[in-house]
Amino acid sequence: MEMHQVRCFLAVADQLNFTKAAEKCNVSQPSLTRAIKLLEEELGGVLFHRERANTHLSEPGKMLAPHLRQIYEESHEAKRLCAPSRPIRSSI
Amino acid sequence: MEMHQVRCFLAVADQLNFTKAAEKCNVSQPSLTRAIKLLEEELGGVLFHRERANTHLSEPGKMLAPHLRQIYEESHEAKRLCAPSRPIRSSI
DNA sequence: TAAAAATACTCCATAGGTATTTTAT
DNA sequence: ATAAAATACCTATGGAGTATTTTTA
Repeated sequence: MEMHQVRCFLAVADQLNFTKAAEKCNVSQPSLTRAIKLLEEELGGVLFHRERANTHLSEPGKMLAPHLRQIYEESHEAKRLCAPSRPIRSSI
Repeated sequence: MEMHQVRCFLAVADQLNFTKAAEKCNVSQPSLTRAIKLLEEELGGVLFHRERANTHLSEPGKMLAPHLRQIYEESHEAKRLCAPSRPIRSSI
């Protein structure tokens, strides 16, 4: 599991649309499609059911979502914690 | 932040020795050194103080550790959750 | 002088892109 | 006909390796 796959998963889980999720992630739609595919292969299960205009989480996908969200949030918290203090206008 | 960097960080935090950590990670010592270096550059701070035979966590490193450990554990939990049930001798 | 980390390269796996096709309404 | 996802193919970034050097106790 790689971080870019986590970002892609969460974007699709939020947008329920691969094309829009790709825009949110600033990657192309095929790139996002591949990221999800490889994640599904690694985890051994379909994470999203693709039914034109009705992309939605599978059961495993639903179970996974909170954990991947946690990973995403922890990675940001880590970055925030470690960030050098920004003395100028730090309150903005 | 990439997953392999998280693994490398935790290995060094546990071993307090880059060379031994690399063995634990099954990567070469230069590869692990680079992974830590890039993580430090991204986060903007030194994570380990290297003093021959006394590699140890910096203050930011200490703060970071529990968060990266959480990321590592969540990624495994995600994998476990999603794993296809193994019907044969599943209790072993 | 010896163990530990850093540096200098080389290589290649794969993330990402563009173009196109397939699928389902 | 159209919107959404998948596929095919290409490129290039950067992760990993080997060899070597630097550092310091």
